[in-house]
Amino acid sequence: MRKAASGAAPGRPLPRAFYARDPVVVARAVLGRLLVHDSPQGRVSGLIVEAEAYRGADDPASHAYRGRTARNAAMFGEPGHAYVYFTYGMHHCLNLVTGPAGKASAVLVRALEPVEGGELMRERRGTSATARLARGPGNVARALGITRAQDGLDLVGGALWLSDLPPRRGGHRIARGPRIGIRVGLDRDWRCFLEGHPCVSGPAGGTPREGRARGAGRFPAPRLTRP
DNA sequence: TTGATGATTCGCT
DNA sequence: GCGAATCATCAAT
Repeated sequence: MRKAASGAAPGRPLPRAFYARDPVVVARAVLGRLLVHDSPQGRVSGLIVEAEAYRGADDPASHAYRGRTARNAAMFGEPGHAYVYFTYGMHHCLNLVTGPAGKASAVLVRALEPVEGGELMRERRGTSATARLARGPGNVARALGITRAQDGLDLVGGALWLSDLPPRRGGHRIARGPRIGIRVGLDRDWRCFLEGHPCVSGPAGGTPREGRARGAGRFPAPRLTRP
């Protein structure tokens, strides 16, 4: 009985200027914003509740740190485009290209609060727990139906876009912390999320844990033995 | 051409 | 809480 908002306009795409800023600024600015994907199967959308910034050449944790390649080419293009990559042999991750063209900075979308197309997301994810439909970057891509086919898509005027409606944060505060799943650059608090939000990934949901990043003690014998 | 790695997730104990 | 699964991409040879 959900009154699908086919008639109610979910806003318009944010202008390219929104993305043409520092990724840390953009990561914070997208929290509570509506991300929409008009997929062939129908529209799915959700509010971004967690995002991480990656700063290209200045950031050892970024795919772009070692320079431009075929895979990360989208990041070196104009801001306001999608960068989708495949990792761990099973997961796709969705990024928003930010900063000036050539800077290769991006914002990783880590978690969404489902808004529209919940049933379609459940179908794709194979779970009924709403809070987990789009929790974690791999799940975000799966719930939205994002694959490498969406790599390089224009977020301004395409099927995948971010709405200019005012952010809806549901009373949650914006918190910051170290990024997840990386071994370098942990000293930079470039992960932004809505504190206490049930859809946020991580140890205790959206609760910040001080002094200890996830995975900090998980590598007793570092395999990173490059000279 | 080959070997190694990874911005993860899930299931089992 | 911990370890396995799984494959595209990259760098070196």
